[in-house]
Amino acid sequence: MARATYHHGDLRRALISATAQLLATKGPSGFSLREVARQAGVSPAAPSHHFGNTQGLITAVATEGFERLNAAFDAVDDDLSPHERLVAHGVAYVDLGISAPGHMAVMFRHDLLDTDDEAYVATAPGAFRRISAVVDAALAGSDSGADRAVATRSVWATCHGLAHLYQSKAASLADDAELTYLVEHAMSIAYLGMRAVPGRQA
Amino acid sequence: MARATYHHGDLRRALISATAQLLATKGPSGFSLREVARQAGVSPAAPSHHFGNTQGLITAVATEGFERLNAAFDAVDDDLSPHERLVAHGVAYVDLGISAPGHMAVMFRHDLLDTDDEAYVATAPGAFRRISAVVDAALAGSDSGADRAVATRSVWATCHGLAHLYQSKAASLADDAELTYLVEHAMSIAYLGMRAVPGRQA
DNA sequence: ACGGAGTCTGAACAGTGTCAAGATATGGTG
DNA sequence: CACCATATCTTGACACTGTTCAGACTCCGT
Repeated sequence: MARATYHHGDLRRALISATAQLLATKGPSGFSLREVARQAGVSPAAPSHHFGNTQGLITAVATEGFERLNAAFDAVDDDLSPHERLVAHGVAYVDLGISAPGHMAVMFRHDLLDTDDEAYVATAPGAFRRISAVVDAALAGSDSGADRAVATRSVWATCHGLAHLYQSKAASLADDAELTYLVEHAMSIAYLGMRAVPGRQA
Repeated sequence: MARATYHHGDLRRALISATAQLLATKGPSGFSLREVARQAGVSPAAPSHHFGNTQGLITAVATEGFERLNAAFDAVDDDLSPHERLVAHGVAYVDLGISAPGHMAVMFRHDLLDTDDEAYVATAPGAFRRISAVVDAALAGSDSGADRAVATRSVWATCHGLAHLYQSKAASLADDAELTYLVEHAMSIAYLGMRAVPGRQA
């Protein structure tokens, strides 16, 4: 990837892409700032100018991941039933782990991120809010005694756990389709379960 | 931690403890083999003799974590109801994340582990089998149409996700008691949900 | 008492992240 | 169009990392 001009053109984007790709193949432990610079055909010190340090670069990747996740959530059809919407959000979540494994690998690695980063703070919490809204809708109209905050975190944890287990090869899933099948049923279990919690008047 | 004798005595254990402590405070990214050696008062090359390399040391910590997890699972009262047993296992899982955060931080980081390690292979799968048995018991006697493998992985993912989110400070929980409260209800939701899945004859 | 086996050290090597200072190109202003 | 401030990238250096290998040290069984 040698370049003709002294200036790269869009180094920032090239570095983020290279980082995501490297994270997807080698994992966060195998990541190296110098290797990323090498793949972008640029000197080892160049990335620091755009992102400050490694943490900044990783944070940029994570932020891009949250942008995609939010977009995938927003693309879910509004006309679906609350049950279907919950399932669709779960599928969107783990699908991101399939289509953007490099991003997913660092989105919740707070030890690698700068959680005070402006762009990150502006993007990341939105994903949780979207899940929360879907759970609220799923509980609406039922006499369930489930704590909404608890139900939301439970759903979130289930999605997150599935994506994480899949990514770490710990779940020994045959293929991507099996993961989709798995998350669909897991979200149904969550939906049925949260609505079956005995109500306060019970 | 300077020592008088040339031989340390129980360096293997000291290194594992120091690693777990360092992982708990700095996280896997802040971990350094040389720092561990320093804390044990030993030369930088000493750990390699016992564990081969960093991967071996991390794997030993993860294996110890699985041993504790299995022990915690086995300590759950046999006389409890299937529902209560499921909740107790969930609590045991996240409790490990509280009491042994350093171990938990690497137990599922397959990019850091040597998954072919003998001791690891002999220990890690047992935890999944125990969860699987509890889920089987929870489904027994019901006409639920839930796929047992799916239900097991769903429960596992929920526990794992909760522990992970808690550990990464992403869940913004007030304290450990809130996490326990959370996992108890999450397991109840899972229990109720998996039994509420429409049966095959429905 | 002695020799082998197990433990640990010391030095070295390649590779890493980060920083300051300098080289190079770009775009706006006269 | 000429020019210079500014953004962009390079170079060289530093401290630190994991790993290897030869060697020094100490324990244990004979």
